[in-house]
Amino acid sequence: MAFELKDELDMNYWLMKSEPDVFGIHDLYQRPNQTEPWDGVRNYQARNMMRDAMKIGDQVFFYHSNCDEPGIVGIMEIAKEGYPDHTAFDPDDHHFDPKSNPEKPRWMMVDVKFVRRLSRTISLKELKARPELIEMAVVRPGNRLSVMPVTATEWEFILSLE
DNA sequence: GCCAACGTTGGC
DNA sequence: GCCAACGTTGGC
Repeated sequence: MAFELKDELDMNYWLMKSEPDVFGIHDLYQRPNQTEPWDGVRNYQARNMMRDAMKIGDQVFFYHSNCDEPGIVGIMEIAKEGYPDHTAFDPDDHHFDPKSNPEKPRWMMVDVKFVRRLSRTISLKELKARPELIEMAVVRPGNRLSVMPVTATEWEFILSLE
């Protein structure tokens, strides 16, 4: 029986952090086609998720870090699956990595597309206060991973707070 | 393969 | 700006 159905059971959910002073949700909103390569990730766990697990259409929370009110500010989706992060090849780029080259790229990125802003910022403080989210990586002290999975249950719960 | 030194993240 | 957490590097 050969038919495939992509439904919510196949949907993966993620959270990705960015500093709004560097690249915030407003910047994504203003990009051509509201789409942008998520470059500069230099962490193996995060890279592996982008390379192996993120699929077109996966939904992603946009999280603002290192700012006045850290938290989730919007939703984006995966628009292009993992491919080499060319900023690692450019000696003039802030994210240059001499150990990566086009023949053997070490770092990968995905393209993300703006979906919508949340009606309000759901702050880290609020996420931490919710027992339903106690398992969530982003609320654990010292977690510095910039790309992390979110379960379907966590996703729905967080949106219910909006 | 251990582990100390170092660098980065990111909340506060 | 401080500093805790923690990933990476490199000497041995």
